[in-house]
Amino acid sequence: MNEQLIFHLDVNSAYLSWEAAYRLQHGSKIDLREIPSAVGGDPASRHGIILAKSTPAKKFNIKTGETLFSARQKCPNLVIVPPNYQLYMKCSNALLDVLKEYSPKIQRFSVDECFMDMTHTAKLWGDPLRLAYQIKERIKKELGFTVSIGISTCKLLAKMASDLKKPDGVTTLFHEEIAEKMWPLPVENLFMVGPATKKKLSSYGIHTIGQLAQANPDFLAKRLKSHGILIWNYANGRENSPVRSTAIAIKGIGNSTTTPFDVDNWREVKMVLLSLVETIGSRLRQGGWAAGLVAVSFKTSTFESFSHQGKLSTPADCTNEIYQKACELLSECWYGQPLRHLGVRVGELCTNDFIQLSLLNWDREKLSRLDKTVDALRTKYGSKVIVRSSFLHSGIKPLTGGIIEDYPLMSSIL
DNA sequence: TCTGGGGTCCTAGGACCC
DNA sequence: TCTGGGGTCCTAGGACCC
Repeated sequence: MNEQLIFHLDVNSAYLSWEAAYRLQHGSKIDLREIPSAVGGDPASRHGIILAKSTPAKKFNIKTGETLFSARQKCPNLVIVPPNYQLYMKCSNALLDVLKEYSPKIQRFSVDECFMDMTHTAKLWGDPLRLAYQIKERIKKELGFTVSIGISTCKLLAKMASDLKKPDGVTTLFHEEIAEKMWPLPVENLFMVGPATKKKLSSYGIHTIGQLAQANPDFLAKRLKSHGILIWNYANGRENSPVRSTAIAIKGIGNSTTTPFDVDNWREVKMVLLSLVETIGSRLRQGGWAAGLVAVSFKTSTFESFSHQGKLSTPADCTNEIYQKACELLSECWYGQPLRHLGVRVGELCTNDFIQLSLLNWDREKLSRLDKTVDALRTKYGSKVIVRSSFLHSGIKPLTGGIIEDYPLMSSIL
Protein backbone atom coordinates (compact mmCIF):
# COMPACT_ATOMS: atom_id res chain seq x y z
CA MET A 1 0.00 0.00 0.00
CA ASN A 2 1.18 3.45 -0.81
CA GLU A 3 1.84 5.81 2.02
CA GLN A 4 -0.46 8.67 2.71
CA LEU A 5 0.57 12.28 2.69
CA ILE A 6 -1.21 14.38 5.28
CA PHE A 7 -1.06 18.09 6.07
CA HIS A 8 -2.26 19.40 9.41
CA LEU A 9 -2.98 23.08 9.50
CA ASP A 10 -3.40 25.06 12.69
CA VAL A 11 -4.30 28.76 12.93
CA ASN A 12 -1.86 30.43 15.33
CA SER A 13 -3.66 31.81 18.41
CA ALA A 14 -6.82 31.61 16.34
CA TYR A 15 -9.27 33.69 18.35
CA LEU A 16 -6.72 36.40 18.96
CA SER A 17 -5.35 36.43 15.41
CA TRP A 18 -8.81 36.65 13.91
CA GLU A 19 -9.82 39.48 16.19
CA ALA A 20 -6.55 41.29 15.40
CA ALA A 21 -7.00 40.87 11.64
CA TYR A 22 -10.60 42.04 11.88
CA ARG A 23 -9.64 45.16 13.80
CA LEU A 24 -6.91 46.05 11.31
CA GLN A 25 -9.34 45.63 8.44
CA HIS A 26 -11.73 47.97 10.22
CA GLY A 27 -9.29 50.79 10.69
CA SER A 28 -7.58 49.98 13.96
CA LYS A 29 -3.99 51.18 14.15
CA ILE A 30 -3.05 48.55 16.71
CA ASP A 31 -2.25 44.95 15.88
CA LEU A 32 -3.28 42.95 18.95
CA ARG A 33 -0.73 40.30 18.00
CA GLU A 34 2.11 42.75 18.60
CA ILE A 35 1.13 43.77 22.13
CA PRO A 36 0.36 41.74 25.26
CA SER A 37 -3.30 40.90 24.63
CA ALA A 38 -5.82 38.14 25.09
CA VAL A 39 -9.34 37.06 24.29
CA GLY A 40 -11.24 36.51 27.50
CA GLY A 41 -14.71 36.29 29.00
CA ASP A 42 -16.39 38.66 31.40
CA PRO A 43 -15.53 38.13 35.09
CA ALA A 44 -18.64 40.05 36.16
CA SER A 45 -20.75 37.20 34.78
CA ARG A 46 -18.22 34.63 36.06
CA HIS A 47 -16.81 33.84 32.64
CA GLY A 48 -13.44 35.35 33.40
CA ILE A 49 -10.91 33.06 31.80
CA ILE A 50 -8.31 33.49 29.06
CA LEU A 51 -9.39 31.84 25.80
CA ALA A 52 -6.43 32.88 23.62
CA LYS A 53 -3.37 35.08 24.00
CA SER A 54 -0.84 36.93 21.85
CA THR A 55 2.82 35.99 21.59
CA PRO A 56 3.89 39.03 23.68
CA ALA A 57 1.35 37.92 26.33
CA LYS A 58 2.98 34.49 26.36
CA LYS A 59 6.18 36.14 27.54
CA PHE A 60 4.35 37.06 30.75
CA ASN A 61 3.61 33.38 31.26
CA ILE A 62 -0.10 33.87 30.65
CA LYS A 63 -1.85 30.56 30.08
CA THR A 64 -5.06 29.66 28.32
CA GLY A 65 -7.71 28.83 30.89
CA GLU A 66 -6.33 30.93 33.68
CA THR A 67 -8.42 33.66 35.25
CA LEU A 68 -8.29 37.19 33.94
CA PHE A 69 -7.55 38.22 37.50
CA SER A 70 -4.41 36.12 37.57
CA ALA A 71 -3.42 37.17 34.04
CA ARG A 72 -3.68 40.86 34.95
CA GLN A 73 -1.51 40.27 37.98
CA LYS A 74 1.18 38.90 35.71
CA CYS A 75 0.72 41.68 33.17
CA PRO A 76 -1.19 44.78 34.33
CA ASN A 77 -1.22 46.27 30.81
CA LEU A 78 -2.80 43.21 29.23
CA VAL A 79 -5.40 44.24 26.64
CA ILE A 80 -8.39 41.92 26.92
CA VAL A 81 -11.03 41.67 24.21
CA PRO A 82 -14.29 39.69 24.33
CA PRO A 83 -14.81 36.56 22.22
CA ASN A 84 -16.73 36.77 18.95
CA TYR A 85 -17.73 33.32 17.80
CA GLN A 86 -19.55 34.50 14.70
CA LEU A 87 -16.34 36.10 13.49
CA TYR A 88 -14.37 32.91 14.18
CA MET A 89 -16.84 30.92 12.13
CA LYS A 90 -16.51 33.33 9.20
CA CYS A 91 -12.72 33.21 9.30
CA SER A 92 -12.75 29.44 9.60
CA ASN A 93 -15.01 29.15 6.56
CA ALA A 94 -12.87 31.53 4.56
CA LEU A 95 -9.84 29.43 5.40
CA LEU A 96 -11.58 26.26 4.33
CA ASP A 97 -12.56 27.80 1.01
CA VAL A 98 -8.91 28.44 0.24
CA LEU A 99 -7.82 24.97 1.32
CA LYS A 100 -10.43 23.24 -0.81
CA GLU A 101 -8.52 24.42 -3.85
CA TYR A 102 -5.66 22.14 -2.88
CA SER A 103 -7.49 18.96 -1.90
CA PRO A 104 -11.07 17.75 -1.85
CA LYS A 105 -10.36 15.60 1.19
CA ILE A 106 -10.32 17.92 4.17
CA GLN A 107 -11.31 17.12 7.71
CA ARG A 108 -12.27 20.04 9.87
CA PHE A 109 -10.93 19.04 13.24
CA SER A 110 -12.01 22.15 15.09
CA VAL A 111 -12.79 25.75 14.24
CA ASP A 112 -9.08 26.45 13.76
CA GLU A 113 -7.56 23.12 12.72
CA CYS A 114 -7.88 20.82 9.79
CA PHE A 115 -6.31 17.81 8.18
CA MET A 116 -5.79 17.69 4.43
CA ASP A 117 -5.27 14.43 2.60
CA MET A 118 -2.67 15.35 0.00
CA THR A 119 -1.86 11.77 -1.03
CA HIS A 120 -3.27 12.08 -4.50
CA THR A 121 -3.17 15.81 -5.05
CA ALA A 122 0.29 16.82 -3.88
CA LYS A 123 2.00 15.62 -7.03
CA LEU A 124 -0.14 18.06 -9.00
CA TRP A 125 1.43 20.81 -6.98
CA GLY A 126 5.01 19.61 -6.87
CA ASP A 127 7.12 19.32 -3.76
CA PRO A 128 4.91 19.06 -0.62
CA LEU A 129 7.12 21.27 1.49
CA ARG A 130 7.09 24.02 -1.10
CA LEU A 131 3.35 23.65 -1.50
CA ALA A 132 2.83 24.03 2.24
CA TYR A 133 4.84 27.25 2.23
CA GLN A 134 2.77 28.47 -0.68
CA ILE A 135 -0.51 27.76 1.12
CA LYS A 136 0.72 29.40 4.31
CA GLU A 137 1.85 32.56 2.47
CA ARG A 138 -1.36 32.76 0.51
CA ILE A 139 -3.47 32.61 3.69
CA LYS A 140 -1.34 35.29 5.26
CA LYS A 141 -1.73 37.55 2.24
CA GLU A 142 -5.37 36.94 1.46
CA LEU A 143 -6.84 36.40 4.90
CA GLY A 144 -4.43 38.28 7.14
CA PHE A 145 -3.47 35.63 9.67
CA THR A 146 -0.71 33.05 10.04
CA VAL A 147 -0.93 29.29 10.25
CA SER A 148 1.43 26.46 11.07
CA ILE A 149 1.47 23.44 8.82
CA GLY A 150 2.68 19.97 9.73
CA ILE A 151 3.47 17.35 7.09
CA SER A 152 3.64 13.60 7.54
CA THR A 153 2.22 10.26 6.52
CA CYS A 154 -0.46 10.08 9.21
CA LYS A 155 -2.74 12.49 11.01
CA LEU A 156 -1.08 12.11 14.39
CA LEU A 157 2.41 12.94 13.14
CA ALA A 158 1.15 15.78 10.96
CA LYS A 159 -0.56 17.24 14.00
CA MET A 160 2.52 16.84 16.18
CA ALA A 161 4.56 18.44 13.39
CA SER A 162 2.42 21.56 13.14
CA ASP A 163 3.10 22.13 16.85
CA LEU A 164 6.86 22.20 16.33
CA LYS A 165 7.15 25.58 14.61
CA LYS A 166 4.77 28.26 15.81
CA PRO A 167 3.77 30.74 14.65
CA ASP A 168 3.95 30.78 10.86
CA GLY A 169 5.92 27.58 10.28
CA VAL A 170 6.05 24.52 8.09
CA THR A 171 7.50 21.33 9.57
CA THR A 172 7.79 17.73 8.47
CA LEU A 173 7.71 14.83 10.88
CA PHE A 174 8.24 11.64 8.92
CA HIS A 175 8.91 8.36 10.66
CA GLU A 176 12.65 8.65 10.34
CA GLU A 177 12.48 12.03 12.09
CA ILE A 178 10.51 10.87 15.13
CA ALA A 179 13.50 10.09 17.34
CA GLU A 180 15.13 13.41 16.62
CA LYS A 181 12.12 15.75 16.57
CA MET A 182 9.45 14.19 18.77
CA TRP A 183 11.08 11.95 21.34
CA PRO A 184 12.95 14.68 23.24
CA LEU A 185 9.69 16.55 23.91
CA PRO A 186 7.99 16.42 27.32
CA VAL A 187 5.42 13.67 27.37
CA GLU A 188 2.50 16.05 27.91
CA ASN A 189 3.12 17.48 24.44
CA LEU A 190 1.86 14.24 22.96
CA PHE A 191 -1.70 14.30 21.72
CA MET A 192 -3.95 12.57 24.30
CA VAL A 193 -1.55 12.93 27.22
CA GLY A 194 -3.31 15.36 29.53
CA PRO A 195 -2.60 16.44 33.11
CA ALA A 196 -3.89 13.23 34.73
CA THR A 197 -1.88 10.94 32.48
CA LYS A 198 1.21 13.12 32.71
CA LYS A 199 1.10 12.80 36.49
CA LYS A 200 0.78 9.01 36.38
CA LEU A 201 3.53 8.66 33.76
CA SER A 202 5.76 10.89 35.81
CA SER A 203 5.34 8.58 38.80
CA TYR A 204 6.64 5.73 36.60
CA GLY A 205 9.67 7.82 35.66
CA ILE A 206 8.36 8.60 32.17
CA HIS A 207 8.92 12.25 31.36
CA THR A 208 9.55 12.42 27.61
CA ILE A 209 7.74 11.09 24.58
CA GLY A 210 10.83 8.98 23.85
CA GLN A 211 10.67 7.35 27.28
CA LEU A 212 7.01 6.57 26.69
CA ALA A 213 7.80 5.12 23.27
CA GLN A 214 10.36 2.78 24.81
CA ALA A 215 8.31 1.80 27.83
CA ASN A 216 6.90 -1.71 28.16
CA PRO A 217 3.42 -1.77 26.61
CA ASP A 218 2.25 -4.49 29.01
CA PHE A 219 3.22 -2.31 31.91
CA LEU A 220 1.31 0.62 30.41
CA ALA A 221 -1.72 -1.52 29.66
CA LYS A 222 -1.84 -2.81 33.21
CA ARG A 223 -1.91 0.67 34.66
CA LEU A 224 -3.56 2.86 32.02
CA LYS A 225 -5.74 0.26 30.30
CA SER A 226 -6.47 0.87 26.64
CA HIS A 227 -5.37 4.48 26.93
CA GLY A 228 -1.87 3.24 27.79
CA ILE A 229 -1.65 1.32 24.53
CA LEU A 230 -3.07 4.24 22.58
CA ILE A 231 -0.46 6.72 23.77
CA TRP A 232 2.33 4.16 23.48
CA ASN A 233 1.40 3.71 19.82
CA TYR A 234 1.21 7.47 19.36
CA ALA A 235 4.63 7.94 20.95
CA ASN A 236 5.96 5.51 18.36
CA GLY A 237 4.22 7.34 15.54
CA ARG A 238 1.76 4.54 14.91
CA GLU A 239 -1.64 5.85 13.87
CA ASN A 240 -3.52 5.37 10.64
CA SER A 241 -7.00 6.84 10.80
CA PRO A 242 -8.27 8.24 7.52
CA VAL A 243 -8.95 11.91 6.82
CA ARG A 244 -12.71 12.09 7.12
CA SER A 245 -14.09 14.68 4.76
CA THR A 246 -17.70 14.02 5.70
CA ALA A 247 -19.01 14.75 9.15
CA ILE A 248 -19.61 11.80 11.43
CA ALA A 249 -23.08 11.64 12.97
CA ILE A 250 -23.33 13.40 16.29
CA LYS A 251 -24.10 11.31 19.37
CA GLY A 252 -25.58 13.96 21.60
CA ILE A 253 -26.36 17.61 22.04
CA GLY A 254 -25.50 19.47 25.20
CA ASN A 255 -25.80 22.94 26.56
CA SER A 256 -24.49 24.22 29.84
CA THR A 257 -23.82 27.52 31.47
CA THR A 258 -22.17 29.16 34.41
CA THR A 259 -24.83 31.44 35.84
CA PRO A 260 -23.97 35.06 36.60
CA PHE A 261 -24.88 34.38 40.24
CA ASP A 262 -25.44 31.27 42.34
CA VAL A 263 -28.94 29.87 42.02
CA ASP A 264 -30.40 28.11 45.02
CA ASN A 265 -34.16 28.01 44.45
CA TRP A 266 -36.34 25.96 42.19
CA ARG A 267 -37.87 28.94 40.42
CA GLU A 268 -34.52 30.11 39.11
CA VAL A 269 -33.12 26.65 38.54
CA LYS A 270 -36.11 25.81 36.38
CA MET A 271 -35.64 28.98 34.36
CA VAL A 272 -32.01 28.11 33.67
CA LEU A 273 -32.94 24.58 32.68
CA LEU A 274 -35.60 25.88 30.32
CA SER A 275 -33.21 28.36 28.75
CA LEU A 276 -30.76 25.53 28.16
CA VAL A 277 -33.37 23.18 26.76
CA GLU A 278 -34.75 25.83 24.39
CA THR A 279 -31.50 25.76 22.48
CA ILE A 280 -31.13 21.99 22.64
CA GLY A 281 -34.68 21.57 21.38
CA SER A 282 -34.24 23.81 18.39
CA ARG A 283 -30.91 22.22 17.47
CA LEU A 284 -32.54 18.83 17.74
CA ARG A 285 -35.41 19.80 15.45
CA GLN A 286 -33.11 21.59 13.07
CA GLY A 287 -31.15 18.38 12.64
CA GLY A 288 -34.26 16.24 12.37
CA TRP A 289 -33.37 14.35 15.54
CA ALA A 290 -35.26 13.07 18.53
CA ALA A 291 -33.58 12.11 21.80
CA GLY A 292 -34.12 9.00 23.89
CA LEU A 293 -31.97 10.09 26.81
CA VAL A 294 -31.75 13.24 28.92
CA ALA A 295 -28.96 14.06 31.35
CA VAL A 296 -28.59 16.94 33.74
CA SER A 297 -25.42 18.09 35.44
CA PHE A 298 -24.52 20.79 37.88
CA LYS A 299 -21.60 22.30 39.71
CA THR A 300 -22.05 23.73 43.18
CA SER A 301 -20.61 26.99 44.40
CA THR A 302 -17.83 24.91 45.96
CA PHE A 303 -17.00 23.34 42.57
CA GLU A 304 -18.36 19.87 43.24
CA SER A 305 -19.88 18.28 40.14
CA PHE A 306 -22.78 15.87 39.83
CA SER A 307 -24.72 14.37 36.98
CA HIS A 308 -27.81 12.27 36.56
CA GLN A 309 -29.42 10.77 33.50
CA GLY A 310 -32.63 9.03 32.54
CA LYS A 311 -34.44 7.65 29.55
CA LEU A 312 -37.49 9.20 28.00
CA SER A 313 -40.39 6.75 27.69
CA THR A 314 -40.30 7.49 23.98
CA PRO A 315 -37.85 9.62 21.98
CA ALA A 316 -38.81 13.28 21.84
CA ASP A 317 -37.82 16.51 20.17
CA CYS A 318 -40.23 18.76 22.07
CA THR A 319 -38.70 21.49 24.18
CA ASN A 320 -41.37 20.99 26.78
CA GLU A 321 -40.99 17.22 27.14
CA ILE A 322 -37.24 17.47 27.48
CA TYR A 323 -37.60 20.32 29.91
CA GLN A 324 -40.02 18.32 32.11
CA LYS A 325 -37.63 15.38 32.15
CA ALA A 326 -34.69 17.63 32.99
CA CYS A 327 -36.62 19.07 35.95
CA GLU A 328 -37.55 15.60 37.16
CA LEU A 329 -33.94 14.39 36.91
CA LEU A 330 -32.58 17.41 38.71
CA SER A 331 -35.12 17.03 41.51
CA GLU A 332 -33.76 13.52 42.04
CA CYS A 333 -30.18 14.63 42.61
CA TRP A 334 -30.17 18.24 43.79
CA TYR A 335 -30.79 19.02 47.43
CA GLY A 336 -30.68 22.78 47.31
CA GLN A 337 -26.95 23.52 47.33
CA PRO A 338 -26.15 26.89 45.74
CA LEU A 339 -25.27 26.25 42.10
CA ARG A 340 -22.87 28.09 39.82
CA HIS A 341 -23.25 25.88 36.77
CA LEU A 342 -26.08 23.89 35.19
CA GLY A 343 -26.09 21.66 32.14
CA VAL A 344 -28.49 19.60 30.07
CA ARG A 345 -27.49 17.03 27.49
CA VAL A 346 -29.54 14.74 25.29
CA GLY A 347 -28.38 11.51 23.73
CA GLU A 348 -29.55 8.29 22.08
CA LEU A 349 -30.49 10.30 19.06
CA CYS A 350 -32.69 8.90 16.35
CA THR A 351 -34.36 10.52 13.36
CA ASN A 352 -37.57 12.26 14.30
CA ASP A 353 -39.66 11.46 11.22
CA PHE A 354 -40.81 8.22 12.73
CA ILE A 355 -41.90 9.72 16.03
CA GLN A 356 -43.89 12.32 14.20
CA LEU A 357 -45.77 9.72 12.19
CA SER A 358 -46.60 7.84 15.33
CA LEU A 359 -47.98 10.87 17.10
CA LEU A 360 -51.35 10.04 18.45
CA ASN A 361 -51.14 12.36 21.35
CA TRP A 362 -52.91 15.64 20.74
CA ASP A 363 -50.98 17.56 23.43
CA ARG A 364 -47.76 16.42 21.97
CA GLU A 365 -48.78 17.38 18.52
CA LYS A 366 -49.83 20.80 19.73
CA LEU A 367 -46.53 21.28 21.55
CA SER A 368 -44.66 20.12 18.51
CA ARG A 369 -46.44 22.68 16.34
CA LEU A 370 -45.69 25.37 18.90
CA ASP A 371 -42.00 24.43 18.79
CA LYS A 372 -41.98 24.65 15.03
CA THR A 373 -43.67 28.02 15.03
CA VAL A 374 -41.24 29.43 17.54
CA ASP A 375 -38.30 27.95 15.62
CA ALA A 376 -39.50 29.57 12.42
CA LEU A 377 -40.01 32.97 14.02
CA ARG A 378 -36.64 32.87 15.67
CA THR A 379 -34.95 31.89 12.43
CA LYS A 380 -36.66 34.72 10.60
CA TYR A 381 -36.52 37.52 13.13
CA GLY A 382 -33.77 36.54 15.52
CA SER A 383 -33.65 34.48 18.67
CA LYS A 384 -34.97 37.22 20.91
CA VAL A 385 -38.24 37.76 19.07
CA ILE A 386 -40.08 35.37 21.35
CA VAL A 387 -39.27 35.20 25.01
CA ARG A 388 -41.13 33.39 27.74
CA SER A 389 -42.53 35.99 30.09
CA SER A 390 -41.22 34.20 33.17
CA PHE A 391 -37.73 35.34 32.21
CA LEU A 392 -38.54 39.03 32.26
CA HIS A 393 -36.61 40.87 34.97
CA SER A 394 -35.24 37.56 36.25
CA GLY A 395 -31.58 38.26 35.45
CA ILE A 396 -31.54 34.94 33.64
CA LYS A 397 -31.14 34.75 29.89
CA PRO A 398 -34.21 33.29 28.15
CA LEU A 399 -31.99 31.40 25.74
CA THR A 400 -28.61 30.09 26.61
CA GLY A 401 -25.99 29.11 24.08
CA GLY A 402 -26.65 30.80 20.78
CA ILE A 403 -27.09 28.58 17.80
CA ILE A 404 -24.16 29.03 15.53
CA GLU A 405 -24.83 27.11 12.41
CA ASP A 406 -22.38 24.30 11.75
CA TYR A 407 -19.88 25.48 14.34
CA PRO A 408 -17.32 22.73 14.03
CA LEU A 409 -17.02 20.48 17.01
CA MET A 410 -13.76 19.91 18.70
CA SER A 411 -12.63 16.44 19.19
CA SER A 412 -10.24 14.21 21.00
CA ILE A 413 -10.75 11.61 18.30
CA LEU A 414 -8.47 11.65 15.30
C1' DT B 1 -12.59 41.32 41.36
C1' DC B 2 -10.93 33.97 40.79
C1' DT B 3 -11.81 29.20 38.35
C1' DG B 4 -15.88 28.40 30.29
C1' DG B 5 -18.32 25.38 27.08
C1' DG B 6 -19.26 21.45 23.96
C1' DG B 7 -18.06 17.25 22.51
C1' DT B 8 -16.40 11.83 22.75
C1' DC B 9 -14.81 7.77 24.91
C1' DC B 10 -13.57 4.73 28.81
C1' DT B 11 -14.07 2.47 33.27
C1' DA B 12 -15.75 0.63 37.62
C1' DG B 13 -19.41 -0.93 39.97
C1' DG B 14 -24.15 -2.36 40.54
C1' DA B 15 -28.44 -4.67 38.83
C1' DC B 16 -30.23 -8.39 36.69
C1' DC B 17 -30.48 -12.72 34.21
C1' DC B 18 -29.32 -17.48 33.34
C1' DT C 1 -24.47 -23.91 56.19
C1' DC C 2 -22.40 -23.44 51.12
C1' DT C 3 -21.93 -19.00 48.71
C1' DG C 4 -20.35 -19.92 40.91
C1' DG C 5 -19.58 -17.12 37.31
C1' DG C 6 -20.46 -15.18 32.84
C1' DG C 7 -22.92 -11.87 30.10
C1' DT C 8 -25.37 -7.56 29.36
C1' DC C 9 -27.06 -3.24 30.44
C1' DC C 10 -26.99 0.95 32.91
C1' DT C 11 -24.91 4.79 35.41
C1' DA C 12 -21.76 8.37 37.41
C1' DG C 13 -17.55 10.10 37.08
C1' DG C 14 -13.37 11.12 34.94
C1' DA C 15 -10.20 11.58 31.05
C1' DC C 16 -9.10 13.84 26.78
C1' DC C 17 -9.54 17.38 22.88
C1' DC C 18 -9.99 22.50 21.29
